[in-house]
Amino acid sequence: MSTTQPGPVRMTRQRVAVADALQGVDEFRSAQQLHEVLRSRGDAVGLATVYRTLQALVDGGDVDVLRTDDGESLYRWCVRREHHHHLVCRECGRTVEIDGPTVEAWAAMVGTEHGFSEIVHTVELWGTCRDCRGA
Amino acid sequence: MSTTQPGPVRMTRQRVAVADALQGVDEFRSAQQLHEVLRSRGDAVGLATVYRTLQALVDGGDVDVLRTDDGESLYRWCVRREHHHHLVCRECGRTVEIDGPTVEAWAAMVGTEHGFSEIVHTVELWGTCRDCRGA
DNA sequence: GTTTGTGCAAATATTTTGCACTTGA
DNA sequence: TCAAGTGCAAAATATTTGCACAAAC
Repeated sequence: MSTTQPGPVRMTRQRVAVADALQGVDEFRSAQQLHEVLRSRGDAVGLATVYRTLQALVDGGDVDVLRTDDGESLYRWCVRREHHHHLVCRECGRTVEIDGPTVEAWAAMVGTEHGFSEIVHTVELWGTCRDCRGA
Repeated sequence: MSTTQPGPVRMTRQRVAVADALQGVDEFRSAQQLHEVLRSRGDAVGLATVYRTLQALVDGGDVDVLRTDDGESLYRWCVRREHHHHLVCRECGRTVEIDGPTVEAWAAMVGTEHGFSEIVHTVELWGTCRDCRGA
């Protein structure tokens, strides 16, 4: 059996552009939004490349993903790489990174209590932020 | 302003079939799976109708939905109609209904603490159940 | 007999992939 | 150089919708 060799990762204009569009923004953004932002910024990147780059960033642990109720994936370059959750504004995507020590323990306990192994939990909080409330 | 009148709900063979395929099963099932089950059971129902019926059941509060990591919706006729969460087997869909009183309070608190309103939280636990572990 | 419901096919929407062409190292 | 990356268009997925026909009540 042979494992696929990692292979060097090239620093391309597109990858820099996508990473740059995510960094410094504290909102979750969809691939389509990022694609549009880059286009209007005059630094166009193919949509497929945006998706491919985002996936790589997620795999590398630099970016977090979550899915909206209607199945769209949203991406965000989170400050902390450790496990955490999000409080996301349903209007603008603004996000606050949070952690819930109690929740972690509870999830693990409930899981094993029922004979389940390899427990993974998804905890996301959605709300309307102060700024969007007025709108 | 006029609200759309509810209109009577007709009890059709299809609706009975879909409801029946979900009741008595303690697993989350996809629309496609249900469609197939009904077909092989000799009680075929159009896929579009399966989707429409499931949506109606969800709206009526009889059925719970959740989305897998790869964006597929899973449906389950839950025992309790009140708010609760799920511990789902990622292999077979078997589910245990759970509640986390602590989580509820925590979610609400964290939300308002950051100035967000209309907080909604999604908490789902995924694991591998005892029976699927052997496989 | 109406009006609601169904089936099918076509339309949506998001994301993925094949392939010829570019480009970074 | 030349493997890795990109763009575009086509494919794949899951779900929704328009419309003619069927069937509850």
